[in-house]
Amino acid sequence: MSGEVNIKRLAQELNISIATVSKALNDSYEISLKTKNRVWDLAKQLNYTPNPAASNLRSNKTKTIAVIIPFVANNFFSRAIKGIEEIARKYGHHVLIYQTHEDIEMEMSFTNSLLNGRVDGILTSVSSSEYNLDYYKNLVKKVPLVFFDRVYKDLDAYNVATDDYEISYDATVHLIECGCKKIAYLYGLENLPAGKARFSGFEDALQDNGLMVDDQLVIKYVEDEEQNLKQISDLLSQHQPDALFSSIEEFVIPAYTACKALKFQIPEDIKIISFSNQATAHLLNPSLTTITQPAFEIGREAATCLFKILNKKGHGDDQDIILKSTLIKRESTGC
Amino acid sequence: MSGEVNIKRLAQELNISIATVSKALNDSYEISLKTKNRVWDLAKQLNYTPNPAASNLRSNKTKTIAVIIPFVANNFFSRAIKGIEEIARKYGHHVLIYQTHEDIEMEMSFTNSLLNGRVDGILTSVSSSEYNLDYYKNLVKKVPLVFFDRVYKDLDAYNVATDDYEISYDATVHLIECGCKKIAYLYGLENLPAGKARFSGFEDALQDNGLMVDDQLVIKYVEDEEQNLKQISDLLSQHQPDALFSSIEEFVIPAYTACKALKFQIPEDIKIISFSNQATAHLLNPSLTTITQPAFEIGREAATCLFKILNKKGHGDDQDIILKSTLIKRESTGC
DNA sequence: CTGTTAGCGCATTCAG
DNA sequence: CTGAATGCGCTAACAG
Repeated sequence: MSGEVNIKRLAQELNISIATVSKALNDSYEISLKTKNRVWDLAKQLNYTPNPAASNLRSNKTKTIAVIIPFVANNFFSRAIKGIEEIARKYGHHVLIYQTHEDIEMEMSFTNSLLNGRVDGILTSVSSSEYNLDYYKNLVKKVPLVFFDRVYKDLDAYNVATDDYEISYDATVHLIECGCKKIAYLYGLENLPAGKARFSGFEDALQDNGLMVDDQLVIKYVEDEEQNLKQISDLLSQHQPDALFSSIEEFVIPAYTACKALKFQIPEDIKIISFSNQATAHLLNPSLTTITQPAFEIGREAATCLFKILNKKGHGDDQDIILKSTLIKRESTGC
Repeated sequence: MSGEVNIKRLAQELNISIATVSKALNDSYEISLKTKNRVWDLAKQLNYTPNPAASNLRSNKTKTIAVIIPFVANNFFSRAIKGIEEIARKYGHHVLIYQTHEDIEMEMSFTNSLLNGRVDGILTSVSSSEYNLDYYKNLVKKVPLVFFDRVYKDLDAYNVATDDYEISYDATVHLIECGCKKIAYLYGLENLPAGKARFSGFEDALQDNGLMVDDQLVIKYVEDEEQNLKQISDLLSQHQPDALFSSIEEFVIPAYTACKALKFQIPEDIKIISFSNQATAHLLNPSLTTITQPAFEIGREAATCLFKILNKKGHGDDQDIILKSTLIKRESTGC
């Protein structure tokens, strides 16, 4: 059976010791080039690949990292994964992906299942930053961990996130400059720093411009699609806002649908601005001003950060990395 | 350090042998309940979890499966992943995910990196069923493998797919029954059985109803967003079809955009039907008749099939599993 | 019922 | 420069 080609087999065929083969394969300085070449050639010829389990056991490294996220079917996360994969491949690592579906129990369950050395490190984007602070406080001591996007503030850990507050502030100012005075806010991620920061940015921008948040104009995201649609429809018909600030992409379609159903012309009657990582968002409606997060880059940064930790490069500098989002205005539509 | 809690440590603390601990942990019939309880209690107390690398090395099993797909950011695949994860968790397995981005080289590279026992089995959805038949013909002998959705016909392997031909036929008949006579076809996945089957179903349905495929009304998907939009726009303005049959979800937004730009009323001037796994597709436009694949179920089936193989349950019956898609008509809009 | 032993494949001492 | 020996943590014969 040629199926069982291991270091021992190579040693036998070449009439040298196992140790020599091992060293040769790892390009050790102790081995002559001639021997190395013999080993490398045969290895290639026999299609040798090291047994990962054995390496893992010996080295206590798995060449695998885990990514824990709420969903994969999400423009932000899927792009982030792409960035993570790119870096992981660069470092020769494999990527385990776990979807929590925003279920905190599952999040902990997955995480716990990784603590026995199945992975070298974890990239996580949590479902809530409130309910299990203690858990994570403890966890960061046990395993190399980087939070990305959905992070824990005030935790002694590495965070990679975006400038939610600033971009939200800017976006709001933009709406105000477009003449909007009655801006409704579609609130998402309310128990996460990102969600709170987005709202704060909105709030502060209003205040700094002599406006105020009207609670009646704030809607909170719920799981039920129809329910979200209804909430927005009711808001529109009862309060006639002149703009919608959507803090998460999930609100875009119901917002459009509601506007269309109620004959609100976009952007003439109502402006819409949304956090959105969908490249085709503007195709859907050219008047949609979007806040686009650097999802791919966040993935790359987070992974890079993790590998710095793994390689003991200390990472010296600050533990928080903040990347800038982009406000993509649609000038042609007057907003 | 309590970090190093292994079977040896348990044995020492309890003054019994390592073997006994191992058997107790695995609930062997050879061990007395009393001893088992002592072991289990201490294990829980010390938070013992077995070292996966050691188990892997010994048992030649990794409790890990790999999923190789073109993209994760795709409604079909992300749902399929959910199904796969569900089954994997049921069997206590972890899931490695690889995105090929339709790059065949990368597809092979990832696959090759898994052949050294890093995973127990592979679920794959290939990027092409033409260019590397030999590769896969060889591969299926080396590793437990299940193809799903994007499969290789005529290969001695397990396939899990959908009824592309039939549903495409039915959908076309539906359009014809709605009075459409000049149906344009937006062709995707052309080098995959699924894509070909969809087109054949369309073709045959036309023929069986006294119509014919007009090559001028067939557009093929390209990577470039703008290009797709242009293709459709040109088609619409030059040939004025009365329906669009979109064989992949990626065509939906450009199709809508083009129609809107050219003032084609949907569904009055032109009907649109599309393969689409987006739950919110009808929100986007209530007149969109969709062909929905059972993505989640495909994931479940494919994974179940793989575990049957892994558990040597032979799986006896046929190697091809075909699940039915659903044609969701929008009666309210007259089509 | 429990313990002794051997070995999975590899990497790393330490001798030569 | 090369090789013999050891052990990572766990499981599985085989003995007792």
